Amino acid sequence: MAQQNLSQKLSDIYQCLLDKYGPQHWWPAESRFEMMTGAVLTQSAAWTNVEKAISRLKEAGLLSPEAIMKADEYTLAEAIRPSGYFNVKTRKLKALAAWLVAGYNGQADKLLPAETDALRQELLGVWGIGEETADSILLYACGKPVFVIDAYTRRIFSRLGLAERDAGYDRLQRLFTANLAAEAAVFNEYHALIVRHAKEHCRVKPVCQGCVLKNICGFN
DNA sequence: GGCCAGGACACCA
DNA sequence: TGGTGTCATGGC
Repeated sequence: MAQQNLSQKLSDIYQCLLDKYGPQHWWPAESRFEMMTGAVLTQSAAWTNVEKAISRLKEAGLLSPEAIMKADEYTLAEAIRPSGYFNVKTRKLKALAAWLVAGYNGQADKLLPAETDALRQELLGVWGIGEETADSILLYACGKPVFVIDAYTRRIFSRLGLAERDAGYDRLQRLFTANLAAEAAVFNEYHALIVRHAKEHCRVKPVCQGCVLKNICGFN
């Protein structure tokens, strides 16, 4: 497929989703660190459950890197229990908090001047942070122009015939970064719209009736 | 009662 | 290097 055609198609999909759903106002959080925490807690979890876990962290006074570092594992795990995998996620939050405190004095704002690729490599070095979580933090907490690839993105764009079903993370990410202007605001909205659309029209068992993307990609 | 949800890591061949 | 198992709650 010609690159110009692909670029136009990706732009059309974006505009179509934006017209239908409007701005999604992501990421829903009161601070950068809350966004980072949410990025970990949402791993393989429903966002409604993550919201409960974040509320419990706030109530327990545990929504800061210092508090998470100091908290005993049982207390932290109990707070985030609704988000599932709470023992594993307890270790992940502690690793994230320790990294932020050690390298940035616990201040997420200090991540902003960092060079994007270098910061991404740092994040990937933190236990429990993989590519999607790192990119979510870069985009939503730091405002870097990084496109987030998740299960929804893979599912939708493979069904649209624009990506292989088993395409690797890097390959799928390049589909967007090579064909769209590197604007954090657009990447932010695009990913949020993909999630919004997937929840309504692109679940594991397809429910494509009324899907606004049909006219663009002509799939059934 | 089963499926699914805004993944990542450990282990093994 | 790729495939599989594990981690776990809550809504539908």
